[in-house]
Amino acid sequence: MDKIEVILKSALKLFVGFGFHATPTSKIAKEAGVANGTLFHYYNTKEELILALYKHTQGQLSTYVQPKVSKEDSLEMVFRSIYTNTIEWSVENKAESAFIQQFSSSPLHSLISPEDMNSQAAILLDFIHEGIKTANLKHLPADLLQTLITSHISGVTQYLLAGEFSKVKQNKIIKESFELLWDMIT
Amino acid sequence: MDKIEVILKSALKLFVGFGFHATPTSKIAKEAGVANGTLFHYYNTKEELILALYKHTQGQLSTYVQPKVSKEDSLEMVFRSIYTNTIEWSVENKAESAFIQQFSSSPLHSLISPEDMNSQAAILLDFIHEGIKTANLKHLPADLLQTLITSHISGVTQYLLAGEFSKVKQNKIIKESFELLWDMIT
DNA sequence: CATTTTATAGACTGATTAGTCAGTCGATAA
DNA sequence: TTATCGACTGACTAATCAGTCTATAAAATG
Repeated sequence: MDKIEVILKSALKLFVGFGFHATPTSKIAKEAGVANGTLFHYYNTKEELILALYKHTQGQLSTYVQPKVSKEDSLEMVFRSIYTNTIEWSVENKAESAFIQQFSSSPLHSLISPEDMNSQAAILLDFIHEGIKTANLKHLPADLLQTLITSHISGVTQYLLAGEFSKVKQNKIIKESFELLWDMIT
Repeated sequence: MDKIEVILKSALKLFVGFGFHATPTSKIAKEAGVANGTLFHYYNTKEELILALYKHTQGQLSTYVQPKVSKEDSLEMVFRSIYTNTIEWSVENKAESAFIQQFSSSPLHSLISPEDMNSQAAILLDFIHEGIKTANLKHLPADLLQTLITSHISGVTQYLLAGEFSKVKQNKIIKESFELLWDMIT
């Protein structure tokens, strides 16, 4: 396994458990089974490591979701696909989604440049614009719709993570909650 | 002004700006204009201070919202009132709501005892149960509804905080977004 | 094969941190 | 006048931290 992978994985685990700043780089190195200095060979500062981890994790989500979204489908299917797959990934990757959440509401979030900002969000926004233009969606500010959708997704994710649900039950909740959302925005 | 008040206020400001762990107690003391030791006269550890600040801030929100909710009103009015006032407080108290958000998605959140947990949430959950029983609300798991409502609120709050809206525009958004939510859950 | 570049190690350092402690100060009361 | 109290102080310390440095080993290059 690639050392960078191990380092990021260890950092993720510790960050989620204790928070960025309460996690010393020395502990990350130990957890990863590498020397202290190796960390700083790949990342010049701890902050750089944190930002890299965020981008990396965001990237994993995108890589999971985006191939599953087909431009050919109806707008509803596109939304449904983004919705379902985002939630599924988040539930299956608990630590990763917890980290994204934690990072997003931390002051560090302001440090990531707009172009690095969440390709996920950009795609969603595109579809929203299209949906408004074609009058599939309610005529509301696009970024309000985006925020509502994103919040809805993170709400359902939290709900699914809090309880222990069978795969079947989980899919049912995802499906039903999507109908709620879809009815709300169309 | 009470020293404790000044300390909490300073801590809040710095925590929101830099994060809990990236904020040294010495800076909090300096910002508050008190001696280093004074902090530890009131709170035995830094963690104790952070937890106290969370409870204090949560309390402020409750104190703002709860008196405005009248048991006499219809269920819709109760929800509307909780919804509207929570968002209004959050927008007017940007730092405070940012802190609640930040704390809630941090590992420290697991340290607060269930009884200290958000009297706000408990009240909302009561009304949800009532709403389900009287069939005003859709027949869905109560805590799913709660999560959806809470997420919706924090979404709209984020939206309002991101842009600069006039009081009139803001109220319009709150009103319209409530109708969306209400239609969704009834 | 020789040489240069990259990867890894871990001991080390200077700065910073949470928390301590011995004592000051003003108020209240004996 | 003296004693007692407790809020408050700030210099201090032991521990910890991010990041550096030197040394080696492993790859890559030519």
